[in-house]
Amino acid sequence: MIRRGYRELMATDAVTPMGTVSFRLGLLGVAQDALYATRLAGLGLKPKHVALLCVLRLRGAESQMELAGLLGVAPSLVVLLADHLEERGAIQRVRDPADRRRQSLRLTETGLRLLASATEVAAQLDEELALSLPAAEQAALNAALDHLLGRAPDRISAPE
Amino acid sequence: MIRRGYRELMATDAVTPMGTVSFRLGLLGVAQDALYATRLAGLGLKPKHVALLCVLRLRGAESQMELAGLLGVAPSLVVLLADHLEERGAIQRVRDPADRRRQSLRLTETGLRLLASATEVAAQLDEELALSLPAAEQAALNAALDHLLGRAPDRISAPE
DNA sequence: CGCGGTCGTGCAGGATTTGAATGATTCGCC
DNA sequence: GGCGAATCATTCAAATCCTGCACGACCGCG
Repeated sequence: MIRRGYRELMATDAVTPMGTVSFRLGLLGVAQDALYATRLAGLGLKPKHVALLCVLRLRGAESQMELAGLLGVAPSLVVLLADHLEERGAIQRVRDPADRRRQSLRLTETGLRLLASATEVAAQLDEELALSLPAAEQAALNAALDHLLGRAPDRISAPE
Repeated sequence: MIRRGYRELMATDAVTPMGTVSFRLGLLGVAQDALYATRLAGLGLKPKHVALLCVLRLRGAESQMELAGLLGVAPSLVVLLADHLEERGAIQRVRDPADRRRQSLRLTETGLRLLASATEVAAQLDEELALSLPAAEQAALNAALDHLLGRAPDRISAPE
């Protein structure tokens, strides 16, 4: 091994996180989230609101606490998200009769329609994505995302 | 087509953005970014700092303005990022003699080492990712990310 | 030389999220 | 059956992050 000077370091293959999956996944994902947020503006929602609706639709939740765990956010944020969704008539807060500390969040028909609209927006993004991505790779990406998200509708947040 | 009541809607296949690539990509990416941020804490860096270093290493930039464009952030944020990196000795600000309004950001050897450490951290995340992802799918994910990021080291930010 | 435009910078403000404090309620345990 | 500890939802203040705007320095053209 020879001591390398700055010039020689520059000449070697670049050592950057751009070579890693995780870094680029983060880069792309953050951008995608931001893009989705702007497209969602017309519905008066943010991606987090949609995520909450998803959990409600796909598995339900006993309490806001559980919801917070599933979404990977603080319980106090769930309060804010639920406030907004309730104002829009997308959900209803119902005191759990069995445990009156808990609020059961119930998806309304309005909420179901809102979720369908949000899905529409995401589907539109998928189409745009498909323009720069061969079908085979899109399918592969799909499968990889399935694996990483655990394929259980439970986990919306990050694994680990 | 029959008018469906709430009950029947519940019984049909769920219509949610969880079926789309873009939504899950955003979900996962945001989580990955957050995870990388915490792992990066020891180095005193955030993912944005690393992204800036990446651009500098991979293609360089004539000005902070250009950097802002490549990173997809406001020029005033580049100032903050560069401030922090300069304090850590990772970069040097050099007035461009040809145009004294511009600052040339030069990567120092310290910056190179820091970037290598950040790469190390990302590589570690990749390994953890590989645990829940078959090798074939990881490769496919890699290829898809390449496509979506344009494979040019230019664009760090989101396409479009 | 002077004028419009560009660059970097400082700063105040908006948005987002968290953690601690509070009050209501429930549960374990005696 | 009752009391203390734990749990839930909520509020609030604070931290963080990022943007837009204003300002001063500087460029180039007429």
